[in-house]
Amino acid sequence: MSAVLTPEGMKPRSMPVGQRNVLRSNDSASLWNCTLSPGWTQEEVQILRKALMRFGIGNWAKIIDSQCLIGKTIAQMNLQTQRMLGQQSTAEFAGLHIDPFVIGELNSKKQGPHIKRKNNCIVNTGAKLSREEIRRRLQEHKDTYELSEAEWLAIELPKPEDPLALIEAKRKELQELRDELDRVQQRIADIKGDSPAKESDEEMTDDINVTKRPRVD
DNA sequence: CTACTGACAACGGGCGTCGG
DNA sequence: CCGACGCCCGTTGTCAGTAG
Repeated sequence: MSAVLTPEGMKPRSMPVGQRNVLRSNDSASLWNCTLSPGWTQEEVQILRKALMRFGIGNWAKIIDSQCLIGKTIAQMNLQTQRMLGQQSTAEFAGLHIDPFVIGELNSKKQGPHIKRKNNCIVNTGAKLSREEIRRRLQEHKDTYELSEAEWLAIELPKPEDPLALIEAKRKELQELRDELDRVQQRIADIKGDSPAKESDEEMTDDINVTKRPRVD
């Protein structure tokens, strides 16, 4: 409905400016600081791909319910979906059971002065798409790319039997990576002939170890 | 040094819910 | 019934890290 008005009473808003500092479900204070694994492995990407085909693009709640990607937030999944699709706007695929890689392949080949990319994703440069236009494209994509119900119903997703065990495994993996990082830093110090470990260990705070660890993939 | 990439932060629209 | 409120999620901005 969005009937909230600005102080001027001119522009309708869904939410008054100023309340934005309230933390919302999708507004993690810092995903980077809170998640063990901010990056995506190839395996996780494939799981997300299957989940999108199974539940439809943008049905994040169902994907989360399925527990096939424990630890991933909606924001992370949304961003990864944009990468797979090769475009930033996902509205025209909302709810469709499609293979995002098919769209990504097509988008990767698009060229021209009107094509603007950010992180290899095509971004919208023109005016915001009208509802009608989105609906039209949605129908077009549905007719062209959507899998049959039998196909997407047959897609099986991995489901961890014990989510806590999975988190524990992630912790263990993180510790192994930390240890490896320590070893590498020690080697660098040795090669440089610096006074060893102590200094560099102290420089490396816990937070940094958690957040700036190398990607798993 | 500069351009590019990859990741999170934040904004704002849409829409469902609820109370008067 | 209608308007206010608040949640969900798409979009865009920003910035640190990295490659050339």
